[in-house]
Amino acid sequence: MISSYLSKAVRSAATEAGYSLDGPVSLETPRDPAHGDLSTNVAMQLAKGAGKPPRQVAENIVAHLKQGLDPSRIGPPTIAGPGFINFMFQPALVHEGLQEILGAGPAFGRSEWGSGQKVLLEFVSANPTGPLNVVSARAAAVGDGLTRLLRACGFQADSEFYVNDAGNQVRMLGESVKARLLELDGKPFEIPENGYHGEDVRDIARAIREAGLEEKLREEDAREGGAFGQWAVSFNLARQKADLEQYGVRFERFFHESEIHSRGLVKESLDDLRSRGYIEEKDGALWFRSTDFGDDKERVVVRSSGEPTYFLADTAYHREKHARGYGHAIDFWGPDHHGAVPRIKASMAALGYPADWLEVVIVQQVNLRRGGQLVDMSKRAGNLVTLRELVDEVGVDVARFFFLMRSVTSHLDFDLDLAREQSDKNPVFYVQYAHARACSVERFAAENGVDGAQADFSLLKEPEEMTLIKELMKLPLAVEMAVRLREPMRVTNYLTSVGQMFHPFYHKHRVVTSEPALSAARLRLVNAVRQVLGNGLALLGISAPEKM
RNA sequence: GCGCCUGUAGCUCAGGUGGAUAGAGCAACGGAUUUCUAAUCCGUCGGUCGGGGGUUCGAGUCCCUCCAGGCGCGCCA
Repeated sequence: MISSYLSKAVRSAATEAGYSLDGPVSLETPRDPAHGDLSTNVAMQLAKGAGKPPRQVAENIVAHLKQGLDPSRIGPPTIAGPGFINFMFQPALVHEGLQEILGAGPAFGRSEWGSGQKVLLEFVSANPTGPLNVVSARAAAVGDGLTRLLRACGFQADSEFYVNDAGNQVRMLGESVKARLLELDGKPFEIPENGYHGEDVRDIARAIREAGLEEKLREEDAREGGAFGQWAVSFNLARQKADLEQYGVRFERFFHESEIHSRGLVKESLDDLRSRGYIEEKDGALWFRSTDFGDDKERVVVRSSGEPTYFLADTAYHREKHARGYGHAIDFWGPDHHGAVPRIKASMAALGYPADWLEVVIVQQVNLRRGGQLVDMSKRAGNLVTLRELVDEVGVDVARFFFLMRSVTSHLDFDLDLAREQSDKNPVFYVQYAHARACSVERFAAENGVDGAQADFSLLKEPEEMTLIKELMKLPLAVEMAVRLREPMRVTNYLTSVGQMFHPFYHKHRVVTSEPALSAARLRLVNAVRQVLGNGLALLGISAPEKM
């Protein structure tokens, strides 16, 4: 890697010049290409301690640096501005980069720095009481994207969906279904106060009726209760799975909350916390002393009725994750649950796990925009937009790309009119079109007998070719940054910038020309563009069409 | 009242660990195609980075404070 080579060279040059440099040598790509390909600010950092002007420090470092650099790869370092030392890549280095991309092929952008560490990602985890909404759609796109990216970086990443199939809500769903069954018969019916009023509950009632299951369920329900609720949960979950499948998101596991209870893990967790001294009784209930770990109030874990709370079950679930040997867990939660983060982190700390073992990423809300107006998605308004409706309207690629264009922590405005538009206004197609265009050039080259096998890269020296290759070389960095920051958006933005360099190159320079050698070299560059765009899109779960 | 997120061009948003003259898309306007995909390209217009303090060689970025919007503060899940 060129940056580690340079940082070593700078470090030893600084030492030889008599400066003591603690901390890493920062190398970054200057905003302005005229300032070189990589730049370091060490001279400014050292200036104060050395009691000399930054530019003079830079002079001293550069004087020693010249011996350590291979002039055929890195041009002579220059000093600029307040004391930056700038490095320019020589064509030979850039050509080596191109060779590296082509040699790695589908593996380009992948790395091993995760070294097989086990990570568990939990996302969506929507209640099985209805269809998936657009917030789930966003979480699914981000969570799945990050799972793919972690794997590309050598982590053993698994994805999981937690099914809240226990508790009060399932019973309320069952009661709501029963009410809708009465409605089907034209009888008087009443949906419970905390019940589910959505149209989808009518679907469930009709499905029971059509499958001829009503009698059977009534008997079971009379015997042990909850039959309608359980059936409805299965029905909803099957739909959610189908929607996610269509959306290109597949989970390693759907973990049912009921399993936490049936395996006795809730009691185990309670006992564990109690033996560690964090449980106390008050007002007939059991409380977890989460304030010991920075939460602002203590939390009930067992109600005075004897029933465990959702929080205790969730603690038990995360304890189970830890028991499965995951060295790190990442949860994606909706914005309405951010208040619960301190207590779950507190319970993890109480169980003795490292402070950063559980990481909770809050996926911010989604606003839909149609006709310039925000769509009211409140439940009362009744026009909840589902993941399925969204995908049916704009397609999988557009939906995923739009969710991955924005920072996870930002509220997102999803413009349905723009998303539905099959035109140049839609940013998704910009990247896909670049890929299709590259494929098209490859086809044309093949038809005209251009063969890149023996290409001489030294023929690539146009500015557009150089900047394009330099950008292509940055895919691994974009992937790494996306993983470090938990922001798949980094890759989306990167791919857009590749397009912004490939399209101008295409316009200015013909690939297939009357010069066979040049044609071969440029064809290999196009191969690399296609590879980088294809690899990047695959990491985001977005298709890379060969024709558009 | 407390906590979390957000505030950058008319709109939607980017801006690795603080770096050099703050960027992109859309919108508006003007151009480009006898040849590999015009879903493209080139150009123009557009900014008190919410306000005010502070930290330092340097702040959109860090700290404090105020303002505005969103969300959350249950023996619900």
